[in-house]
Amino acid sequence: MPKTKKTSKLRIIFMGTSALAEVILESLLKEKYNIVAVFTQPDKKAGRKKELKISPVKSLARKHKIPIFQPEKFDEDVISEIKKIKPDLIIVAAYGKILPKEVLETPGFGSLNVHASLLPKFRGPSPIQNALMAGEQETGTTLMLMNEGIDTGDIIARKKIKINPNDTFKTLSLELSKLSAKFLLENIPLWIEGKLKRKKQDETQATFCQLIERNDGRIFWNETAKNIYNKYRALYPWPGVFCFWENDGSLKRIKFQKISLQKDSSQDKRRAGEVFQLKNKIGIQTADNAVIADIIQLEGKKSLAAKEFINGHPDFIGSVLE
RNA sequence: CGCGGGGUGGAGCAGUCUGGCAGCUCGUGUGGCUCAUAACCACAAGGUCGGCGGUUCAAAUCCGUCCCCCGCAA
Repeated sequence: MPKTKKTSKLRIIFMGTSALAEVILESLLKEKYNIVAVFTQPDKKAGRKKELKISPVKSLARKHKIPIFQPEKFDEDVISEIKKIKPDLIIVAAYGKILPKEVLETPGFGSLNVHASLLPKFRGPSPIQNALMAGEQETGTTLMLMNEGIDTGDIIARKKIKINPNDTFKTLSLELSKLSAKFLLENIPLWIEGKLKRKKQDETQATFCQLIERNDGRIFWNETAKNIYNKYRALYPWPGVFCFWENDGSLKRIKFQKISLQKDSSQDKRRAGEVFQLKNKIGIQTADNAVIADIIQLEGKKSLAAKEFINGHPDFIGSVLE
């Protein structure tokens, strides 16, 4: 569906923060949509020296000289500011803030949300990670008309894709970003022309997922190899998976930048978390099979291929991880 | 001023506290063994110990300063 003259005149407010939001904003700009304002999360202090971190959406908006708003809260002032902009449509993608009803109802064509899951499954933040962690075989992107709940609005369009068994968050989120952007562009004109029907979400199928935090990357070796691998896929490259290794009497954090699954033919009985040599690789025992540690990073050190890590830490083999 | 770890032949590490011959595993090269090998044996090459300054008869090691890398936290 080509963009009509009507859609290019639409006054659109875009709200988003993450990399997915960036891809979507970029494609809207590329198609010459009239983005009159961009809302994104306030800058946060980040990094080792508490430097101010600017969201990718913000720098993109800045580049295109679009007015940027970074409210902490949607109070009266912000709401009246939005009304003054007179938007015809609000598009929200991974923004990270809940919008009051008054804002949602300001634009004549409503407020659309792009969500990277097959709603009503995986409502809430981090839908991509949670789909991977759950070992889902398919996911997708959903366009919905926002209401006051979190991802509970009526669905106007949905598209599925398959999840590759070796997909990580990195590969899947990239794919979903592109898909979501393309899908949104296809459907905006249809929505404007009233060709899309609203469909209520099936509440009995709804699941809600939490925001991913660093500590979610903790590996528990009494889980199955498949679950551990799924966790790695979901959390690569951020925040990554880790556990602890007792070395020289101190407990050190150890991250796994890459792990893989491999059938372990040996019949030795091992404890969960025990490190052993499997041919020329490093295996770690789980509740059932072993996982292979391919790239390892000890706290304070750079990440290393398993073979190099062993050169400097031969006592790693035989130790039991926590 | 958020907390912490680190920089040592090509790679990964020990040595620093307590100053005194530059060490380990791996890689590389040469030779040997082998039907053969990511195997094994022997030998060898390869270092401004992150930079600068200070203390000392003597500094990888102690003091000062700067640069770079990383983990946590946010």
